[in-house]
Amino acid sequence: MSVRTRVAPSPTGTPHLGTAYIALFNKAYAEQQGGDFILRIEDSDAARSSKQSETDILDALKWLDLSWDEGPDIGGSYGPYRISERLRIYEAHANELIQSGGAFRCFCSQERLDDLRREQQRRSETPKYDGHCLALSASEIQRRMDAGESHVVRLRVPETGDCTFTDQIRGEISIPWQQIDMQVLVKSDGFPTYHLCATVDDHLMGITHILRGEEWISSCPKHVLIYDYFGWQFQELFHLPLLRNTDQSKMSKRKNPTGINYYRDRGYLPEALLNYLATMGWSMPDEREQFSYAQFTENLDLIRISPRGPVFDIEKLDWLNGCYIRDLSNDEFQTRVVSWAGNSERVEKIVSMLQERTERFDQVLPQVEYLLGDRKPIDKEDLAHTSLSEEDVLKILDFATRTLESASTWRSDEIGVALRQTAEICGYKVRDFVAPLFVALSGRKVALPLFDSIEVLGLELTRARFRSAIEILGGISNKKLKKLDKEWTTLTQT
RNA sequence: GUCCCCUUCGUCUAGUGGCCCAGGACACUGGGUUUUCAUCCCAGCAACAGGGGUUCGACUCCCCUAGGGGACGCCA
Repeated sequence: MSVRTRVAPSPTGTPHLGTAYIALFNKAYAEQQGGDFILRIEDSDAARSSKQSETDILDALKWLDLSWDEGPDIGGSYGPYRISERLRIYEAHANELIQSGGAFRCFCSQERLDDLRREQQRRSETPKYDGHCLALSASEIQRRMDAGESHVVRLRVPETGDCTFTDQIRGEISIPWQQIDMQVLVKSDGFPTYHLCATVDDHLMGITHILRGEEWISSCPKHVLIYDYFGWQFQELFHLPLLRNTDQSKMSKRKNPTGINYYRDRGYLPEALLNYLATMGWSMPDEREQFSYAQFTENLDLIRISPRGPVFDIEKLDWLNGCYIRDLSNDEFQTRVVSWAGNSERVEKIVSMLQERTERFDQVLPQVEYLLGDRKPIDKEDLAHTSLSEEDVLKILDFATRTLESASTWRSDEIGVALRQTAEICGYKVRDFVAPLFVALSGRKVALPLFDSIEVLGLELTRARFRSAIEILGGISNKKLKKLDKEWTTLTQT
């Protein structure tokens, strides 16, 4: 049987490094084995998924040269490759599970579930469904369905014993069934959840090896169970370690640039980034650290993946990227710098605000220095403001980041509207509110218009600069963060 | 809190019972080359989490403890 692997990102945000990391290993392994690598879009959460995000993710993977043999854009013989286009398949499978007793309908109200959860937490138990609707008779279920009562479909989970499965990297893993919740497989709106989609699709798409993030280990029993109920052959499992922040926690955008586009926009070479990702949890047999994708594919041995979560070290990535850049011929270097800097979309945006501020061409570069180059170093004093306390400045930087993260369209006018609104609801004058943002973004007191600059720099770079400014002010403690979370929720709800 | 996973220099890692008083790389420090800087070269710093076993012998196998991480959603 030919090897088939997949990566299944959910289009709910900007392209993530973790997706690239997982995609890299999946693709390389499939290629090495003469198999196929599949891209599937996991858009089962209709509310959070967006077409834009999907496009961005596909583009980012293409930038890294992580192309796929089958996917939503190019099709393939196991399609469609978007969850949202396969709803009938899941419906049929959910019904089959209900028939066979592997799943059941649950009519419990949100209130009952909330109460249950609270009670279980109070008793320090793992919160999970108590099986209330398991006791419903067939006629009762039929009556409530006929009455149009809203309900979900849940997975039936054994009450005793352990679920044992093998992770090829870690060995045998046993998890007590007691720990496993009776997972919702079909939501009350009729949409399937991840667990149903992923298992059904992996089987139907003939996936033979699953390489995914370690965070999925604890939901393996659910998947094992679904496969058992259907009588399907389970795939070989490989759980790759989670990329970590410097403090060892799971890599997150709050502490690290996690967006693929951040690395693209700062001028990392895709082959260098890929090479670096390949050294996370894995090493060449001869310990060579600089190697091409082809060499990686040739030497990859999944068993040699280390289960230990590696810290993503930007300093080492910088070194490696430097190696790649110096290896370029002069011609290649020129071509690549120009295509990076001269990204026509970006240049167009810059030109419009630059021209009216220019008397001689030698004034052009100094003005755009912070847009094309790194921001100048700043310190606490630069961020200080006469009518704002340090606390205010921190809050402004944090709330501005949140505002931008929830922006639906990335255009300067809309960014402006959104930021002004945030300033207003927080009770700041717009002029005061934008002052720290100006410094954080440009490293200067005088710069090109703020909202346009933000548009040009993009979310990833902007966020990184705001975050760095926050760090310069001493950072935001967990306690403070919780307070800000709360305040933000209150402010944005009203 | 419960369950699961993990544990070699600050960081990425080599190491599958003797080749290891632990090797490489990044970072850092010192020196050399260079009109400066960078590159490059050389040198240095620095780790087997702790405690018990098993064994002639343990970084490697087993157990316990500690620490770190993850999961516990009608998110994925």
